[in-house]
Amino acid sequence: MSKYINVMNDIFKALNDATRREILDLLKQKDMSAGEIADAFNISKPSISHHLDILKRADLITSEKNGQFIIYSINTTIMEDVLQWILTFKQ
Amino acid sequence: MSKYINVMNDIFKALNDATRREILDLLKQKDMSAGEIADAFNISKPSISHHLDILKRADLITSEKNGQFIIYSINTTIMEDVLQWILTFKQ
DNA sequence: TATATATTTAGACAAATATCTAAATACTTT
DNA sequence: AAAGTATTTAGATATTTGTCTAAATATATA
Repeated sequence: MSKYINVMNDIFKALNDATRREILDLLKQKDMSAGEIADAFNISKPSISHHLDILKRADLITSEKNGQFIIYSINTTIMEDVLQWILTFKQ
Repeated sequence: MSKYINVMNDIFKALNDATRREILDLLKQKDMSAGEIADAFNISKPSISHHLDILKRADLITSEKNGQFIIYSINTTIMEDVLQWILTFKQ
């Protein structure tokens, strides 16, 4: 199995959850700490941490430690892969 | 929960499987019967039928009966929804 | 009408997933 | 150094998912 297929698997797996897509929508607007992100949902912090891990493994987000906080940012470049795949369906 | 979210859920759920993405890649090239599609994979016909059902529920494909055969076609218009969502991440 | 072909439906099962609580780790502040 | 805050890790559990075999349905052909 090619590397490309694994990448696409990880990306689509990451996108296959409404909470994770909402996290991306939040990060699209501004960088946020794990706690800030968790506060936006009625889900426990450990669960949000798990979602962040899946998004990170798919390279859809990056994280950087800032004191006690971990700040998450969106990585828009990886979306290019999905975009290219989608575009192959445009006629 | 809005209708839009359900649509996106169904689409992303459908795309979250390598076999289903391959089926779409096949149908991108030409319409095919369920049997022809199944022959392209080392998976049982009932399993492929199940995958086709998921793709159909997401409106990613359509089907038409032709004698004993059921011919599947891709529905590219639904990809527009995904495309638009992806494009919101471009800068 | 009987048989063959094409496809789906039903039911079972193992693996993956989303969630939770409790505990661990890491950093900050007093 | 102790206590507080932020986050993750560990482990458990219910639900969802992908797959299979067997059976049902629908159409075609001999």
